Formats: sequence, structure tokens, C-alpha cells
Amino acid sequence: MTTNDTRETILKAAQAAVQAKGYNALSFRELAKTVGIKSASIHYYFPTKGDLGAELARRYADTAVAYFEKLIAGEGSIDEIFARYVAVFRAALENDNRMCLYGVMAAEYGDLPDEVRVAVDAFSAANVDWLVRLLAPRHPELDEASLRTRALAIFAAIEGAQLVARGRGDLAVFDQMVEAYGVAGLTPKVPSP
Amino acid sequence: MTTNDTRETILKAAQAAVQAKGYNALSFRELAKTVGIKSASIHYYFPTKGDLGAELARRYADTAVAYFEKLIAGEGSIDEIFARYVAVFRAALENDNRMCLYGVMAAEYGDLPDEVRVAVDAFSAANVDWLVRLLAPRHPELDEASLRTRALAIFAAIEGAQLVARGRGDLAVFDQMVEAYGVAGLTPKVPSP
DNA sequence: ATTCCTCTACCTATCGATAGGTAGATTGCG
DNA sequence: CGCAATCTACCTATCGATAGGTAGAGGAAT
Repeated sequence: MTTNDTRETILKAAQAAVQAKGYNALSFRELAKTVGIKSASIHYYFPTKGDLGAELARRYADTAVAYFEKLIAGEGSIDEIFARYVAVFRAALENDNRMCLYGVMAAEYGDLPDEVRVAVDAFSAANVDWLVRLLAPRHPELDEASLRTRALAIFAAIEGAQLVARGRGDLAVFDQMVEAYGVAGLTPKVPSP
Repeated sequence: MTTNDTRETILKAAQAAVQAKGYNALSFRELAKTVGIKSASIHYYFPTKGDLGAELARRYADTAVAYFEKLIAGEGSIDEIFARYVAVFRAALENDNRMCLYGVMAAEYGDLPDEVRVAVDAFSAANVDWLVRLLAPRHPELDEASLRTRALAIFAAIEGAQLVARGRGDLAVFDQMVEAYGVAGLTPKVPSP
């Protein structure tokens, strides 16, 4: 296993753990056990837990941004692209009822190292930017500020839907809320499958 | 200080801590320090951390329900009552950028003792029930199931707005999102102050 | 005298982090 | 080319701090 493989394995396992149980519940020992190395070796790659957390959040944001870019450059109507966007958040729930990394970390915001906070904030900013670009053509009547507010509201609503649906342990509940957002006119309407 | 006083003080301090940093970050030692007693004394009232957490969530839900009942029985239009409902969630942010106890705990759902989960779920259920009652007169066209979905979506959207606004550290952002929900037609319109 | 409450003193388990070492691959150089 | 120095990717062992939790002494109120 090369360096990058191990590093990557650590990050993947850490992300899964945080999405399932929160940043605070992430322990180097448990993480090491699932990766198959010793906890000291994790410190070799990530000197402190804050380093790992920040890298985790950065990577999560970067991956998302890259995927979102592909989405918006790809084909399909605004509704269809939005549906694929929502599907990303749905996928977290599909994955053993986990949450978006952002949502989990935002909930623990008051106990996060500064470096992690910065990366967490970057994720929400990236989502808003992207949503603004997606929605701008459909809302020529809105000025920049109103459009941003709308984008933020949409992002927040989806995060909230994920949070609530998780407690229910029912994906259908998430879908229903998303549909309700569309029906109400808050978000684009997600086309029925 | 009577027994009930101490118990109450512990609960209040614990709630504030959880709302700020999460359930996992709550420690008996720190809690004891802020209350002004020893951690062993907390165990006298709450044998385990799970007991404390569950009581915390139950009490939070009970207090909220009692207040919501007062709201819905009081005077004012649906819009005005809804505004007072939203104000409850806003108040958490006003209180040193804390979050709703439900939101924090829901984010840590995967790491919660069962007894705490039950109490957490009860809070969302209570909110949905209440919102259904509030909105029913305005939506005679919706059947029971659709109304419940709408109520759940509104609750989720508010929780999400709180989560996102917290990262921004800006109450105005929360207000803007709530207004956006109203403009879009997802929620009643919160009257301007 | 009993009950209630809080304390001291301690336990075990685990936390993040560090020190120091090692097998093996890589690199620099005479 | 061959050998030495260095680097990589781990390891074991341990640190001090802290987690939740417990036993039992002792003070205060009734």
C-alpha cells in the first residue's frame, strides 16, 4: 500500500465515521482499527485531530464542488440538474443513514477547531455560489442579494430535511420534504422518476 | 439550595452546554464546575450520562410543547403565531449562537443512547403535530398526509436555517431565510416587525 | 436516628499526542 | 557499481489528561 493509498483510506474511514457519529466521536484508535494500522501512524499523516478534521472538510468541499461543476456543465433542465444535486444529499442517507459532513460539523460548530470551521464554512459558501449560478437564468427578476438569500434558503432547507429525515430513518420522508419544497415553490421541482 | 434547585441548575447548564458544543462534548466534570458542585454529585441526580441526556431532551420537548400550546391558544393570526414559533428557534441563536437542542442531537444521532433518541424523535413529532394544527385551517385542500408532509418540511427548513445561520454567526441571515420561506410560499409569511 | 445530599478519593477505560525505533525502499556519491 | 546516508511508513510503549462511573465517609435537616 503506497502512502497515498493509506492516507486516502484514513480519510475515507474518518469521513464515514464523522458522518455517522460526529466529529467529536471520531477517535484515532478506532479509526486506526478500521484502517488496519496503529493510531500513531495516523499522526504520521495528520499531526493533530484538527489537521485531520480540516483536511476532511476541505476534501469534502472540493469533491462536492468538482461534482457540482460537472452537473452544471452537463445536460438537462434546471429541474433535472437540481434533482441530481439533491440526490447527493440523499445518497448520504442511503449510506447507512449518514449525514452530510457539513451538517454534522455545523451542529458541533461551537466545539470545532478554527481550521475546521473555515473549511466547513467554505462548503456552505460553495453550495450557495453554485445554486446562484443554477437559478439565475430562471430568476431574472431577483437581484443578486435576493438570489443569494434564496440559494441559502434552499441549501438550508435541504440540510434540514436531511437532519430530520435521519431521525425518522426513512428515505421516503426525505423525498417527501424535497417534493414539498418544490410544490411550495421554494426550489425547482424535482421530476418524478 | 434545595434538591430541585440543584437538579434544575444542572439541567440548565447541561442544556446550554449541549446546545453550544453537542452532546458528546458534554462532560460531567466541566458541567459540575459551572454548577459549582463535584461531578459525583451529578451522578446522584443522573446515574448515567444517558439518563441526563434523555431527561434533557424530554424536558426540552415538554417545555416547547407547553409554550406552543400557549401560542396556539393565544390571540393573533396564523402568520403572527407562526412568527412567534419561529422566534423560539431564533432565540437559540441569540443566546450566544447556540442551536436548538433537537438539531444538535439529531446531528449526533448515530452516537446517541437509545433513550436519548426516543426523546429526540418526540420533539420533531411534537413540532409536526403542532404545525399541522396551526396550518389546517389555512389548507382545507390538503389531506392529512399532505399536511403532515408540509409541516415536516417547514420544521426541517427552520432547523436547517438555524444550522446554516449558525455558521455565519449572523442573525440577519436566519431572518432572511425565514423570509425567503414565506415569500416562496412554503411557510406562512412572518410579519415584518 | 434516619434520610438526604454532597463530598473525598478512587477506579478503569480511553483520549490525543509523543518518543524512539525499525525494516525496507530510495537516493547521493566516490 | 557498491556502499552509505537518508527517507518512508509504519511500529511499540508510554505520556498526561480526561472520560464516565463508584464506594463510602460525613454534614445537615427533620
